[in-house]
Amino acid sequence: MLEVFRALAEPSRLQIVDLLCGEPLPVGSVAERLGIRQPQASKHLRALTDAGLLEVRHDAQRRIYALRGQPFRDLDMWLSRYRTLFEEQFEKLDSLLEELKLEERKKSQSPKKRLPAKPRLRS
Amino acid sequence: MLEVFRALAEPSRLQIVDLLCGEPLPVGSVAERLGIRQPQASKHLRALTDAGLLEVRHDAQRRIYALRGQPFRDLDMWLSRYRTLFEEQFEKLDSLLEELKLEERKKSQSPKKRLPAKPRLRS
DNA sequence: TACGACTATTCGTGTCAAGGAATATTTTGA
DNA sequence: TCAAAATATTCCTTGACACGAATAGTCGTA
Repeated sequence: MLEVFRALAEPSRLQIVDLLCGEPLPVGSVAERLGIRQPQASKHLRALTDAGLLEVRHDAQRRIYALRGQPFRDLDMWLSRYRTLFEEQFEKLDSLLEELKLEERKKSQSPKKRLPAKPRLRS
Repeated sequence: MLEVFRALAEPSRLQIVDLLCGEPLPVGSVAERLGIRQPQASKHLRALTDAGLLEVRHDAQRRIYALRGQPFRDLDMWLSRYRTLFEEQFEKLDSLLEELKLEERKKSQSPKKRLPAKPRLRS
């Protein structure tokens, strides 16, 4: 997962992934469409392949790169851990924060009272 | 999107996100649970905030960091572009890989001979 | 076999960012 | 206002990596 993020954390490589989403392409086409030189294209394709994002097919002298499904499924699964979060996050957060405040007040024996919550979550 | 990937492409920061998925936390707790020093925690939290992944709440001297939903929704949308891809690719992929295997075996047995069939991914 | 087309790798260089240590800043309470 | 707690920032060094240029490897064909 870290490897996937690392691989995608580069402009050219992100572009390549977007590009290969449409169709598999040989190195030369990738280089041409991105406006980069062939060696750089090869390097980035290599990095993406090492990260498990691409697979290669040999066609004569050509190497045709295509997206692999697995890492995207992995990413989807990773995301799903947060998917539920955005829906009920707000109430949970608020109640938690209030609990924290209450505890501190108790601990410090403070006479100050600020019970009403300030849900300043998204600006 | 690039910024999000860049922010997540670092072990500590990925851990922080995983950590804050459970509950919002102040800097000190983050540092402690990750086994890193406070300045580093502050820096990483700053990076994540700059990337739009976190939001801060002030509680006395404490800064309590919490996940924001938006970037994850963005990521989900970005992923959706590929979602259709890895559903129909299965059969194609399997047949392609088998064909490749056959080809290689043939090559190692009787070199200089090509299979007439060229597997195309998306024609 | 030699050549041309296509791709991969190596090497040197410069840039950016992470870690560590020290210090500045903010906020609360006495 | 001063001290302490919590956090942020700065400076420095170092390692990772992206780029360019040159070179090496691979494959089909004449």
